[in-house]
Amino acid sequence: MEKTRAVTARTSSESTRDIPEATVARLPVYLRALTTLADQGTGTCSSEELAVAAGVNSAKLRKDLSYLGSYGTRGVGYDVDYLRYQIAREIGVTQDWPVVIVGIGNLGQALANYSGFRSRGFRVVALLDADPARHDEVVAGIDVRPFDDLEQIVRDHDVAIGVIATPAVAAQDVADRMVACGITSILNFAPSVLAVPEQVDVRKVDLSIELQILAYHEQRKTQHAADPVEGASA
Amino acid sequence: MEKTRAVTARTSSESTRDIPEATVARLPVYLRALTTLADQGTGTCSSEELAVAAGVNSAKLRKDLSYLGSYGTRGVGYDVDYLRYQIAREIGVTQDWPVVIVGIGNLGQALANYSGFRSRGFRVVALLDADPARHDEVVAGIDVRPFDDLEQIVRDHDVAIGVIATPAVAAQDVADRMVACGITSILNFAPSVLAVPEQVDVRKVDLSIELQILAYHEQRKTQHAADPVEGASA
DNA sequence: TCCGTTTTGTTCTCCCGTTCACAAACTCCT
DNA sequence: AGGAGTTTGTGAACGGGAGAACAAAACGGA
Ligand SMILES: NC(=O)c1ccc[n+]([C@@H]2O[C@H](COP(=O)([O-])OP(=O)(O)OC[C@H]3O[C@@H](n4cnc5c(N)ncnc54)[C@H](O)[C@@H]3O)[C@@H](O)[C@H]2O)c1
Ligand SMILES: NC(=O)c1ccc[n+]([C@@H]2O[C@H](COP(=O)([O-])OP(=O)(O)OC[C@H]3O[C@@H](n4cnc5c(N)ncnc54)[C@H](O)[C@@H]3O)[C@@H](O)[C@H]2O)c1
Repeated sequence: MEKTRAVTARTSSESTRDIPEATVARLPVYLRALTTLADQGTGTCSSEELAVAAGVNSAKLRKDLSYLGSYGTRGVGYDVDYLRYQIAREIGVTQDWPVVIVGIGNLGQALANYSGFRSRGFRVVALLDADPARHDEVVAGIDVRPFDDLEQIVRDHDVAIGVIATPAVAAQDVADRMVACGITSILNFAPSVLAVPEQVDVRKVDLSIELQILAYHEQRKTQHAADPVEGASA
Repeated sequence: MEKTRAVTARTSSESTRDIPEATVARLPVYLRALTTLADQGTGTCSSEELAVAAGVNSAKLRKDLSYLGSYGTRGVGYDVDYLRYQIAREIGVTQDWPVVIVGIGNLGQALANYSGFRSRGFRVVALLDADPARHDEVVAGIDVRPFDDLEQIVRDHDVAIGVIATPAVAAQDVADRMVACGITSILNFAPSVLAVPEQVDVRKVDLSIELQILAYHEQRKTQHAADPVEGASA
């Protein structure tokens, strides 16, 4: 039961692995859509249903899932719970990842209070801040500790993922310290370009950029509405 | 001074417009890098310097800028202030865009308190929440007002951009109301897929997804470290 | 004024991702 | 058991973006 796999013509050493980056970015979306379906009591769904729930094209969904393996049944669809588990396993969120948050200001506090992390495979094990005035505080039931405790905490909890929510000027320093402690994945909220070693992954979330992209399109909409022809003079 | 432009063979009606989406997403990054350079007193920079500051390939940078026009000088580079203005104009952030934030919980408050929006072309004109208990509060010097005031506020301030920071279950309702009021760009922080009319732009920021993408790569790193060969049996 | 140097703007090629379209595979009904 | 209907998994065509590489243009020095 699994057949010869009929690999097209890839390097052949790898079995099924090496999922395209674009697909990896969508797997969490599918996971969330499946969870919603499961909560609604849906036991089975077609690629079309799941695609609608995830907001993507069904052909793309099927191709994405095909990178994981053949978890559907032709003529029937996908078992919601089974597929959900397979995707969670592929992403690596079947058990919790310990995470540290550095910079417990406006944003850091919001992140610490966010319950969605825990339910999606992450556990905040420490909140760190360089400002001694913050070290008395307890946010979301967790003590805010000195930034210098980073190494100790990373070692104790085997932390691989760090979140940076400090001002931009401090971000590179924080990243350097994180890397030195052995953290290999960083989620950066500060609006700065981080320089890190090859093997360290950095993802950046920049709200101003998102708004500016919207502004660009917004401007074009109103321009189009105003300019009847465009490019008249000359 | 501008020459015949020598357009390759495009549709000819549009002058220089229609910037690729990937380029649009990078323009704000260049803008930020230029601002940093300007603050450091740099008057002129080469594509290589700017590319390093923005964290991209210099060929890509030059190609991106070429969509806007010829704002550089061969043999010299780009005038920082001039290029900065041109990009800001292209994005549409030479004057402020009014923005409303809906859902003033943990995240909404952090956003309201964030000073970076104002300095990058956006002005928060109202904070809205459905919970009457919040209506007494003042966050970042702005009154929290009932969600039903949305239409009035959008009309008064000519708001085109809305931010959703409510729980996921409320997000679609909020989006529908925003669209009904005439908002045509939405930044959504709730982990839900929004259905909106064609002409409305939606951008989604999902922190759990970002972490899950990091987790995927993290898992692969540790797997590779563990598996000496991979794919042994059979 | 002319030549070498620097750096831009652009062309060309390659690769990744999206989408179409269809054969294979499974279920259900007769 | 067999055929009709459904839905998956994937081959193939297509489009867009990334990067290398180079010609055109500007500057500076002699
Ligand atoms: N608040 C938002 O909604 C928002 C939105 C977009 C981007 N951001 C970005 O997120 C980051 C944080 O924003 P914020 O509003 O929470 O800022 P904030 O000033 O409220 O908080 C920053 C915190 O980082 C701490 N800090 C400073 N230097 C540090 C260091 N070297 N090590 C450890 N901690 C340090 C400070 O003590 C402070 O508590 C900023 O870079 C900001 O640009 C925030
Ligand atoms: N806090 C975070 O760091 C974080 C991180 C990732 C994602 N998110 C997402 O952002 C959203 C907000 O998160 P939060 O932590 O601020 O939640 P929260 O519960 O603290 O705040 C939500 C706010 O929305 C208001 N609200 C509810 N229904 C509304 C409606 N119909 N109209 C207007 N307002 C309404 C509530 O009164 C509340 O004030 C959630 O969808 C969450 O999943 C938050």
